[in-house]
Amino acid sequence: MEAKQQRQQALNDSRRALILDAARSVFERLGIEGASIREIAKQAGYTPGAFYSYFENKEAIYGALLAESLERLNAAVDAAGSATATPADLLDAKASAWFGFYAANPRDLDLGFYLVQGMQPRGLTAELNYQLNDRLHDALRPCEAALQAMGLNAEEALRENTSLFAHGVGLLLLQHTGRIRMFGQDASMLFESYVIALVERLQRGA
Amino acid sequence: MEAKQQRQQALNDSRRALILDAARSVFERLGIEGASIREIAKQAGYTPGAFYSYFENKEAIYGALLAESLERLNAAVDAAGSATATPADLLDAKASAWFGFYAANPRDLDLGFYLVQGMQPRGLTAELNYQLNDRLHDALRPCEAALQAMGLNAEEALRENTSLFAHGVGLLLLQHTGRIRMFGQDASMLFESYVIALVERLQRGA
Amino acid sequence: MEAKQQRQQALNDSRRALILDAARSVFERLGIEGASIREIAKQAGYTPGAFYSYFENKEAIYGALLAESLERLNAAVDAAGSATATPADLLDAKASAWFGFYAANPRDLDLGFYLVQGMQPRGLTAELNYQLNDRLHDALRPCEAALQAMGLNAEEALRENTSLFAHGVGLLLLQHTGRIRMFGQDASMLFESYVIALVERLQRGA
Amino acid sequence: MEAKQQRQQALNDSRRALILDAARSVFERLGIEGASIREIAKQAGYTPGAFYSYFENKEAIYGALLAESLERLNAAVDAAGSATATPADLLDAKASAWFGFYAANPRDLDLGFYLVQGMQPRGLTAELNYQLNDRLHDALRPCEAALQAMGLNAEEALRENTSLFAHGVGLLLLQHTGRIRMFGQDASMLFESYVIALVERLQRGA
DNA sequence: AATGAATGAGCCTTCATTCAT
DNA sequence: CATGAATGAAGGCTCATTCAT
Repeated sequence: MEAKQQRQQALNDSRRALILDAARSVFERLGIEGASIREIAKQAGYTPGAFYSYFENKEAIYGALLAESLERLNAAVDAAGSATATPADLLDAKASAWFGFYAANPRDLDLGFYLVQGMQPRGLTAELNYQLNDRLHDALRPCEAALQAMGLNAEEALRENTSLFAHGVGLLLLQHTGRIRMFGQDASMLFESYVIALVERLQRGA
Repeated sequence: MEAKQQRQQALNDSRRALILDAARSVFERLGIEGASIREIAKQAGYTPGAFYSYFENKEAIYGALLAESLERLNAAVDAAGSATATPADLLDAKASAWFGFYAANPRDLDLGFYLVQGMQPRGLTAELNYQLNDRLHDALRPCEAALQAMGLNAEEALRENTSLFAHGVGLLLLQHTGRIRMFGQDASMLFESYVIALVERLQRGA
Repeated sequence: MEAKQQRQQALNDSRRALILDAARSVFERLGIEGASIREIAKQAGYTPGAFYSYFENKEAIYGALLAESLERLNAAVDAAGSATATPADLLDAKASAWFGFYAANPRDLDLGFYLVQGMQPRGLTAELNYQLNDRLHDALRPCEAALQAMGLNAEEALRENTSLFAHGVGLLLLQHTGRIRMFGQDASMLFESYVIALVERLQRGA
Repeated sequence: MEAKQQRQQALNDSRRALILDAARSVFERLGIEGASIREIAKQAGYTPGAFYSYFENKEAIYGALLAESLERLNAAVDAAGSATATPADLLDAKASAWFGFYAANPRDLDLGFYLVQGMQPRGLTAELNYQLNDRLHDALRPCEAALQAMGLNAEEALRENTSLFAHGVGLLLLQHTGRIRMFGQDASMLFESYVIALVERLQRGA
């Protein structure tokens, strides 16, 4: 009996994942506006009605999508850098990891901002919001740890990490919207410069 | 005769402005997705058809809204700083001006990024896009001039200015989406720190 | 007093003619579906409201347009052929006149059929319909007279004339809708053949 | 399984046919201009949205309607005449078949001409247009064959067939618009006369 | 007589969602 | 669990017509 229930649950989860995958694919192909439930269901090999067996409504899937996006982000950050590196190298590696992730997957960035801005009525409960925040913070924590290893105290490290994140996000947004071309600049290069200047400043300060 | 035409023109302009105001208000209240023409017209005290006497289509009003927003931005930047200030003070004053403008009017930031991303079919013609880009650039140019006055050559100034803009935009976005509270930080303070560090770095470099 | 009234009347008529001309021009340019009152008024140098000083509603102008079209048709037929021609030559000349008129002005053909088919509620009163019918008949009467001059009695002439008209109208319709290309044929040539065969038949019969 | 799919398909087809019928009925009642999707859907007992499960857009249903009309036309022509008849009798039978079909169903004639004139945006793709043209041609081909059997070569037969079609179409149009009453004539009788005269001419020529 | 702003009803179309099967 | 037909509300937009000026 229990075994059967477990099998059922596993099946259910995998089918839910199937739809989630389809949603990501559609979302990537057509953007957040073009992603209709019809299209998502079709991509998953289902009919529209089936969608509602796995997600309560359309907005719900964006929450799930963002959660999954944050897992991939964390995986990318975790994989970066090596244990034997200096704190400065580690900072660079970890920061480049999250920046590179969003540079390569701009839709994942959209997702995060869309959810907070465009979606309030349902879909993003306060609790889910907290969870998502925590996972984002997790992805940024390695940078914060490296900053502390470089001599900053907790408060300073948090502040620098926030600035670092904001800087990257700003560059990514300018890049994603094409505004950076207006300046004839390259987002990745500017980000790298920022990290280098930051390391220098800290080393001089230390 | 001429007086009558002028009166007519003035009336017409003021009604157009009325609708523009309504659009801004609806946009603020319901976001860019909820801002339908029906809703904008209703807010302005009109029926939907009347809208089209003043704007060619839906996208057109966002173009007008952004154009007007950029004028207000430029006005804010122009008003900031004094002629006798040092270049460093001027940089701070001008940067704080555009940052403060967007901090106080977050929807104006949305507008700029929406128009670049979500608007293609009509309304944002290539020419209009150039004009809008130019006006944004105008608002940022005083910072660039100050950077040059502090000893940077044209290329360096452009790069630093781009970084400065990206940093501000990133902070504004984090603030606008509430993410910055997650870090227990304040966007304005962090921006000010960035400017101070920048000035320091330049003065040491000079 | 009376003189003044006459002047007024003349003015009025000429302005009505102005709008009628504009309507014909718009109708020619944009077809019957694309001809809006806005467009007609604009073409005439008026604003939409002025239209209603001269025509009761949109459909009314089509009646007037058709009436005027039939006057031009009659003028074209009257101008054709010469007094000294044989009846056979006259038949050919008069028939070619009305056929040529519609071949050169296909919109005038549309008008006639649109008014009868698509327009009933208002605009085409029974009385107006009679008047228009009479004027069309006037344009075809010279052919009927020629047929009688060739020896047919009144009844026979009417029948042959009806057939002749139907034949021409059929060819014009096929030409106007492009269907005649499907047969690789030319409408004018086929019409001419019909007339020749008709003359031959009558002459043999006589 | 297969049986179920077949049943589904049959159901689907019958519902599509239901809407097609509704469209034909509305079209007959209100003309081509009054036939809105709202009205068609209502007549079929549906809400407007349902329409789009069966037809891609408004023009598509007219394409389908015409296609189906041409099938009925062909069926009528195919059923006419007998194998043992003389070529002249066959010509008469086949010509009377298509003429009779359109005399009994004048809206089918409208449809054919509307689709060629009023339908451009989508719906009448070049390919569909060819197919429809071919089916119309199919319906007229038996007459052409009979003309050849009576001694005409291919080119002559095509020309006579075109004239025959034009004559019939002209008469049908005059009848449909009531203009023929103006001449106190009957379309069917005049068509029959045309065919008889044609046969006579050919036999004398042979 | 003419203006032209405004209406109101209508158009085609899309889509999240429901529900009987 | 899945279907998929159907709904209903909304979207952007057009246009003949009215009416205060």
